[in-house]
Amino acid sequence: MRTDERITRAMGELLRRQGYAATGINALARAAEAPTGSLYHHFRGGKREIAAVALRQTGAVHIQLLPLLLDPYEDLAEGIEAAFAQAGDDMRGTGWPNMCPVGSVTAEIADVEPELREVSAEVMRDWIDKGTAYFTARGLTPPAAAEFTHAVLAALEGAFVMARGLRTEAPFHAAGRTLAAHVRTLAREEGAGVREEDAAVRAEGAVAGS
Amino acid sequence: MRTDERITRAMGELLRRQGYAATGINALARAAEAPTGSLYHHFRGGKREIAAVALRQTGAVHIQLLPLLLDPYEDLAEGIEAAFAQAGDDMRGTGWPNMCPVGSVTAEIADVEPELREVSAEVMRDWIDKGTAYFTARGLTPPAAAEFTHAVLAALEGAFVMARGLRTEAPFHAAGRTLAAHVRTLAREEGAGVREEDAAVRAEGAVAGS
DNA sequence: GTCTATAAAGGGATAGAC
DNA sequence: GTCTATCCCTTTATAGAC
Repeated sequence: MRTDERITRAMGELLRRQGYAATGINALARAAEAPTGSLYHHFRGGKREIAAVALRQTGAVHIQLLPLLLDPYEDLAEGIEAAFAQAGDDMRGTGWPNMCPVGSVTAEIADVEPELREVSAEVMRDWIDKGTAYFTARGLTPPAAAEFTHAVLAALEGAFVMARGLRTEAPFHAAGRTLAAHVRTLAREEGAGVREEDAAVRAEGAVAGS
Repeated sequence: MRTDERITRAMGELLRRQGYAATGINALARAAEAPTGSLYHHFRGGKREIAAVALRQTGAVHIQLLPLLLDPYEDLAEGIEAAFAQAGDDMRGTGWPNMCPVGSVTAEIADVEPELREVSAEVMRDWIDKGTAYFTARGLTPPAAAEFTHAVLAALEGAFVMARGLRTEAPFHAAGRTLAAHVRTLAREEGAGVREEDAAVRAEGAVAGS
């Protein structure tokens, strides 16, 4: 693996476990098996620039899970519930780390590191765009899809935090079931967010290509 | 105000803006207008103990908002939607700080500070107990109330994070509307979480006393 | 490009005068 | 109980040999 890849990957891993402030350049160099000077050779912006790249990387990786997890389910509500359940299982199985550092790092640095906050905002806007496109392709009207995407992302980030503290999957199950119920409501109420003609149409690859 | 109160309050404020690792003892002493030695006189456990007390304090304060915000609404779904909307307005009005440090600090230190993680877990369990009691008093069956409480807390914590990054109230509105829709679903489906006999009964002071 | 050594600053914590 | 001075360690970042 290239040196700069090792560095940004190690940063991503440390960010999700310790956050930004607690992750020192020396610890990062050790984790990436690269000397201190090498970090500044590849990233002249130092710690902040490395964190920015790591956030963009992990953000892009994690949004890909959306179609991967939901495509197999013909019933969107069922898929949502299953996806949240699996996220909870994954956390328990890996010892309750955070699954994606974007949320926790954003909470930590939003008021103190304006450049990194803007990076987080870009990543989140990308999530929202891709999510809205996906749920629109799954039959929701664009406004309903946008709102649902916001709700899914908020519930997911919050479930990470709650589960990380409580060490229970309960937040994931509760969030998944609530969101699934909402999707079923949308499907039942005509004109309340579902386009009749393609409500049952699968959205194979709707987001994968973007 | 007593010195130890000034210290824990200042810690709470710094925690929600910068997180745990970035909050230094010296900065804390400055913010609390107390000399360094005074901190260790009142809290022999140092930074960690001060943070623990601050987390418990802010956690206890914030759960009191639940009945305060929801009691005025006879329709629970309407109340949920309004409460989330107000949380979003508050964040915008105050410049997008975190409203409660428990979530963000938990995300930051869960893997690194076991004692503080346990404190966060205690605070969160207290939230869940009080929330379950409240929503039960508002007409949900105990299991539905527990699940709904988990979903509300996860959505709230996640909305904080998303709004902090995006600087938009959209996550609050989306989360509030989704949860409100779910409550309405529960109210419509007989036996699906609402006890018929007291579904409309107000829960004045159900949590206030505990 | 890789790596070492070090500078300059700040961290948490403590001892002890007052 | 209040406050100061200081210890020791780690931090980010750089300079310069290889």
